[in-house]
Amino acid sequence: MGRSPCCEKAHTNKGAWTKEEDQRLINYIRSHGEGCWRSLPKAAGLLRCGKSCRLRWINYLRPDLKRGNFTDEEDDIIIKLHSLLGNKWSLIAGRLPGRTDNEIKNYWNTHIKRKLISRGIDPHTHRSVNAAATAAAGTTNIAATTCLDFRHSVTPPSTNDPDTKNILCTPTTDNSSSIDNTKCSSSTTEESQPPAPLPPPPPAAAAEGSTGLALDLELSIGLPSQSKYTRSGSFNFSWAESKSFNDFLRPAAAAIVAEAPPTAVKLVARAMCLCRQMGLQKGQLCSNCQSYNGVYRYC
DNA sequence: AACAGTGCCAACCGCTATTCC
DNA sequence: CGGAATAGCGGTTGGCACTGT
Repeated sequence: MGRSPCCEKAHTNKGAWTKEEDQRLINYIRSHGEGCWRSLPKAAGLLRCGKSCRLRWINYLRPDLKRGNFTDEEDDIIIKLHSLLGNKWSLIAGRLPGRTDNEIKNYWNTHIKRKLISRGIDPHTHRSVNAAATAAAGTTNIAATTCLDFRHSVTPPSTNDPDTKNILCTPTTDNSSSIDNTKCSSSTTEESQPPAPLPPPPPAAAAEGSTGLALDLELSIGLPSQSKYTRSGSFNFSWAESKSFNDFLRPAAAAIVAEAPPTAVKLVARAMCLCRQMGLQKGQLCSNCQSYNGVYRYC
């Protein structure tokens, strides 16, 4: 026998939300904040499952949602992040303020997939269809695909996950922040070019039990404005404001994101939140520390 | 005008992860 | 420490809107 249902299904509405239901939910959350979703429907006078309320709020009613069409820049960000993270929609959403994971997932499935296919790129592997065919034939393959600008890519991920196989760039000699597509190519772990030497592992990475893989997660995309809302709350740091994070923690986080199972990503994101230790003030806290309704807490 | 086909997206479902007791 | 409760995630689906015939 499975788990009991999250709510009394016989007495809950399903399907599209009415304006009245929306208003009730908004009013309740405005005055009480997001709390226990299970008890919220009853407290708010809604005949809905708590889960349904949560989804409605997060995906539709939240005041900071952007709505409207995705920009080309957002498209690029999604493609780049998807090539790195795969279908981790909540992580991708964390880098796109005002967008929800559900929205991005839908957009991916309805627009971007098609866009990539039309360009001859496999949306799953982010490798050109031709290159994939070549790889299947057992030859070296370097697909022309989105450059992720991994300036310090060093050790090829040992995973078999296809999503991690295309993230290497030829290491460049400088640390300029500009993207140089001529120096970048996607490749598989079978790529014959040897990786650059490993830099010393950052102390934080060592402290966190990292494998020592030092992968610089420089996506060369705009830094996110700090969104106070994320569905996951994970991996949505105020990157630009944290020198320590940029210097030490981000490479480690990137390495683990690239290699570890999804659970580990969450754990690392949580473990690496050093807002409190760094003495950051209210405006500088990451989303793990700051709740949307104005109540600040340290994670 | 009527119908069929297609695209889009909000919402649901089932599962896993995390927290609580 | 273990089980129950809750939260969160990603895949899937239902239904509406739009377009073509």
